[in-house]
Parts: sequence; structure tokens; C-alpha cells
Amino acid sequence: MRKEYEVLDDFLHSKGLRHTHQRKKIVDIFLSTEKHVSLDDLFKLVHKEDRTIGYTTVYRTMRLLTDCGLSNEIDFGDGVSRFEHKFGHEHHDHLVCMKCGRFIEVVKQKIEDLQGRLAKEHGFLPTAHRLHIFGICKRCQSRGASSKG
Amino acid sequence: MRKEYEVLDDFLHSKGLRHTHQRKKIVDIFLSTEKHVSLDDLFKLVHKEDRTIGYTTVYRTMRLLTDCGLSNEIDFGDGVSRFEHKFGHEHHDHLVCMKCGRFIEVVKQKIEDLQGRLAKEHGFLPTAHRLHIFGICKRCQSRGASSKG
DNA sequence: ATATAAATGAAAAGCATTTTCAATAAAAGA
DNA sequence: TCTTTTATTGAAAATGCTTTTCATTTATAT
Ligand SMILES: [Mn+2]
Ligand SMILES: [Mn+2]
Ligand SMILES: [Zn+2]
Ligand SMILES: [Zn+2]
Repeated sequence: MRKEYEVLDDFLHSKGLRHTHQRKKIVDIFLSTEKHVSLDDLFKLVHKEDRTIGYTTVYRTMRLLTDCGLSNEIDFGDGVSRFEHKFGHEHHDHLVCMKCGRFIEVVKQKIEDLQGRLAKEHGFLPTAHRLHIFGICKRCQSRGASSKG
Repeated sequence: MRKEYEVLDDFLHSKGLRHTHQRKKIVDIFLSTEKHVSLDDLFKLVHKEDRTIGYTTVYRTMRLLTDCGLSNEIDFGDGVSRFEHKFGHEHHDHLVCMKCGRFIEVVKQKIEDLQGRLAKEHGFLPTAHRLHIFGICKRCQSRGASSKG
């Protein structure tokens, strides 16, 4: 069994929360995608498998997953929150393609270090940061045309 | 006369748009603050000076100012758009204090450079970026208590 | 002054997110 | 297994900010 389920089980147990088949399905589907999904994306995926599960339950479950550290909520500034896997995933920044909408995960340790130094220079105690670079991805540059995905 | 007004005049003229006393007042008030103001902030400031100017006009005017390059719209991820001066202001990133809500403007050229390199390494053509560092500002660290501003 | 098209303000609509609430179901104990 | 307790669910409504609509007003050119 994936470690993710242990984390969730522990969290549920420690808080006196319950296992439900709705939660199980939603978690399964979330863990089975490697994309940066919005609530709407996720609800659609869930709905295909089980028409009885409501949007609100998806909403609440993602909140739960975020609380227990399995999910990370990101705001790319387009008015919609997205969720990505957090457990077992290191911190990373994103290149956001304005043409196809893909999010490319990147890490540059030197930038991370310099951010820490920058904060320090201002006597600022950093707890989190968000770096998004917007532009056109490699694929969208070669193809002139657009292609959502 | 400030250069900002020339920029606006040129923009209005080139688009066949009109000067109105509402726009004048809103622009004056926006230019007279150095803060990162939300629409609501700005409307309140405007409303104090002229009770007849509506929220919608403030909204549309800020959109206009953003279009003509006098204003920059920022999303700090708290569900509210904010506006800052753009004309004559160089690009900068922000340290966001989670306690008092202040936005500290910072620049680190080395980070900017490394971002360009990072994009290049991925064949990505960057057009804009956003770096926000969240945490506790110097002032809020020394005072234990909170103080909005 | 008149004509024309832009601008305005109030109200309504949009839209993602969050809350409410009555009904349902999970888990613990008898 | 049956009962009790309390978390969970789904539909609908509420929220909060942004954006549009539309009838009226106003800026500008003639
Ligand atoms: Mn990611
Ligand atoms: Mn700023
Ligand atoms: Zn792309
Ligand atoms: Zn502070």
C-alpha cells in the first residue's frame, strides 16, 4: 500500500474522522493523476467514475488532503486553485505556458538560496515562497499553433 | 505636470477616449498613494473625496490605467487584486508579511538572471514572472503583537 | 446649439469558493 | 447484531470579488 494512504489513515484516525467510500475514490483519483488539477478538473474525473459523489465532497476532500500534507494548493493567478501531489515531492517552482497551459516543474537551488539571503537582508523571516515564470514552452514554440493540454 | 498624465492623455487620445472629472480624480488619488491598493481600498479613498463616483468607474479606470501602462495589477493569492504604480518603477519582487499585511519591494538582480537561465535550460521563452516570499517582516518580529497596515 | 458616441452608476450577472442543513452512514459499544 | 453517537454527504444557498448590462448623462466635434 502506498505511503500516502498511511498518512491519510493516520490523519483521519488522529482527528477522529472517518473513512468513506467517497473519500477513497477521490483520493485514488487524485493520486493517480500527476497533473495540476483544479477542483473542477477533479470533480469531472470523479464524476465519470461515480455519478453520486458531489462537488462539495470533492472540495472538502481536497481540503482534507491539503491539511494532512498529501496535497499542495497552488494559485497560478488565473482565478482557479489547483492541487498537486505534495507527499514525496520536493519543493519546486513552475514554468507556466501561456499557450497550452502546461505547468513545468523546475528547481534551481541557487535561486532558493538567494531568496533566503534576500529575505535575510531585509530582516524578513520567510516561511514560504512562490515563483512562477510565465511564457511559451518549448513545444509551443516549435509548433506555431496552439494545443491545449 | 507629471509624466504619468502625459501617458494617460496620449492613450486616451489615441483610442478616442475621453477625459472625465471622474477619471481625473481616480487617477490623482491612485498616483498619490504609494501603496498596493485593492479596488476596494481605492474606492474608499475616492468615495471620501467624491461620493458620486461609483465603484464601477473605479474598476474601469484601474483597468484603463493598467492598459496604458501606468498601473500594474498584482495577485498575491489572497483572492483580491491589487494595483501598484508601474510607470517609472522598475520591476521588483515582494516580501509579503503574513502578520501586518505589508508588501516590501525587493530586487535581486542575480535571481532575475538565474530565472532567465533556468527558463533557457528548459527551452522556455519567458515573458513575465512573479516571485512572492511570504513570512514575517522585521517590524512584526520585534513586536510580538500584530498591527495591521 | 446639435449630433454622436463614450462614460457613468446602479443593479444584476458571473464564477469560484465556502457554508448551511436535513438526511445518511461510519464506527464504537452494548 | 442492534443501538447510539457523531462525522459525512449532497443539494442548494450564500459569499465575496469581478465583470457586464443598460438606461441615462456627458464630453467632444461640427
Ligand atoms: Mn508542480
Ligand atoms: Mn510593488
Ligand atoms: Zn505550451
Ligand atoms: Zn509585518
